[in-house]
Amino acid sequence: MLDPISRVRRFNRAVTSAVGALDTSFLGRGRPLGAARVLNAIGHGRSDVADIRDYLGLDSGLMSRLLRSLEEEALVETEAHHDDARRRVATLTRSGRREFAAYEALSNAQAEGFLAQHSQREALLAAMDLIASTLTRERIALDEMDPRSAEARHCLGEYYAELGRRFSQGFDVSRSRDPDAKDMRRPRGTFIVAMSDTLPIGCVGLKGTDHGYAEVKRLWVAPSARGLRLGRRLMEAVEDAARDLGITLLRLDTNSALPEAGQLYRSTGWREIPRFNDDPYPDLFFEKRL
Amino acid sequence: MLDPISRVRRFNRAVTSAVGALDTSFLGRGRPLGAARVLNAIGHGRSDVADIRDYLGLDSGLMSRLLRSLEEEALVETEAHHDDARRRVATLTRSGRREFAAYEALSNAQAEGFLAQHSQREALLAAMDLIASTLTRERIALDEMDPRSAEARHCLGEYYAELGRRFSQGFDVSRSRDPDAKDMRRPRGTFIVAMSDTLPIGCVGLKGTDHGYAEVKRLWVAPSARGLRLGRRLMEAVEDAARDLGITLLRLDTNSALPEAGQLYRSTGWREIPRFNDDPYPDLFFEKRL
DNA sequence: CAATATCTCTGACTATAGTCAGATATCATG
DNA sequence: CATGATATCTGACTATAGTCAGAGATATTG
Repeated sequence: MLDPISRVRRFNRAVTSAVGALDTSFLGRGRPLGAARVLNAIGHGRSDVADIRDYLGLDSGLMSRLLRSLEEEALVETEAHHDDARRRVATLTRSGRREFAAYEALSNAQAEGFLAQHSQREALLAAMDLIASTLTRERIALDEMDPRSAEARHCLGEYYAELGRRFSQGFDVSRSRDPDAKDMRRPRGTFIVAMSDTLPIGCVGLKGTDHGYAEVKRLWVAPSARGLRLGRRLMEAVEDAARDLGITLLRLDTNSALPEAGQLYRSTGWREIPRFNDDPYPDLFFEKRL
Repeated sequence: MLDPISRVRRFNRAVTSAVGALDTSFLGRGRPLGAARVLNAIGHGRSDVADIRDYLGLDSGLMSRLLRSLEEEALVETEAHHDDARRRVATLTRSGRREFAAYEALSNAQAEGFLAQHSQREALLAAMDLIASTLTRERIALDEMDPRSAEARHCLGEYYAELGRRFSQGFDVSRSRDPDAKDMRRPRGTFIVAMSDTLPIGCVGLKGTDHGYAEVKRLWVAPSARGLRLGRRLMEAVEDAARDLGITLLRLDTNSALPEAGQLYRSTGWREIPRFNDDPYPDLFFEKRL
């Protein structure tokens, strides 16, 4: 009754029936689920027909018919792709947007209803994040992004906040050697964000210097994504990027208040070296030759 | 991207596709999902046809046909109910049990595969428990049970373990006035267990005494079920049971190291009174007139 | 014991999802 | 510009799930 497998299966049962309830509420709008799914995919910004088909895993014949039924309802319009007339592009009409908004309202109401069940909202959300990250683990994409992008800035903000909580003396970015964004852009360096669906859940930066090495900076993994070995994946990705940029020597600094980081570096071929900068926060320094 | 609603919806998407994957693996056994569900319901001990139909929400015509198809496969046998020949009772044949075991193996493998994604198994399981309890909140049943039943003993074990963690001096049941099980059975008292599906997730005892009052004892809610206001529901149930037994005065003791308990009592009509026993653990005493 | 209720079953039907083989239009390439 | 590749569409088909009206057997009740 309490073994791990039973607990997972209890979770499966609970969640299956909740998912079914949402489908039922969608059916309440008088449209088969297939058509509703296509409408929602378009509403969420997918316009290329092949893309929608791929996303929803539909056969091209079925997809075509679903689109036709949405067109008959005057919810969707299709036109040829502007530079490949074989492809079709779907957009919502005015009433299509209204109908999409109604589905969104149903989804949002269901989500709110769920949150309202619990008096400790944040704990519930953290549990959901943890499970969502675990389930989508194999679909987490590591994308190179501009360090000034919204996704990167989100990660950096969380990273600084966490340092502030974990360092006994707090953390003030301005006292640290804030890496200039341009040093973390190709060709000097790069910045990699781990994306789970549209949610940034981790990052790492590679900062070019003029001293014969590049620095790995800002390695961070969202609390909900810890335990998924994402730190390791990010480090592998940043090392690959460095190799790609022709960099042969990497350095990084960290703090012994972050033991899981030191642990990771030591177990992946990094060698501890003496202090190589005068940043006030780090007390541990590593180097790796590629 | 990070507002609560989006987080819930990200969770929904992740979980929907995981559920779909399990369905697909079930289809791999060459049988439609409807038939597989009936087979599994029987395998899990549901034998009464009406009960299965009700559990799976099936129309009687559809149910009948699904049973027929399982009979044709020689996986299921049906016979008349022994004291109502209108009802039918389904049982698995030898090969039905084999096939059921194969489905169980698929479910278990999926559950194990999920757990294997994460290096902090217990955190993942705790998150799943929390969500499963929240989703099934409205189906949590409060059942009167024997305090010696497996369910009750499970709850009590967890309760004592938690007291041990929360009291600075630890907790040793034998030093406390261990309430005799017979005082927590009708007609002297009762014992109520909160069941989520087959999982006990909370309890409370009503212990009859010969001093003109009854005591509320052993109020416990599983960590995964906290925040669902289950403590409140258990207290209401135990007060109802006391009224039902003609009891007019209730007392209880607790400890200030359990602030959420004291909070609950104060907000539900309990009045603090002076110490009324010599148990070494409690330091707060309450009374409520029904 | 007749009337009524309950349980299961059968036949006839619909809706949805999905498959598959071409047909058609367009694009890319030598 | 012929050829093959690609994207979409149509028609014809199947499987599954589900609905509904009644039939037949059995149980319950006044």
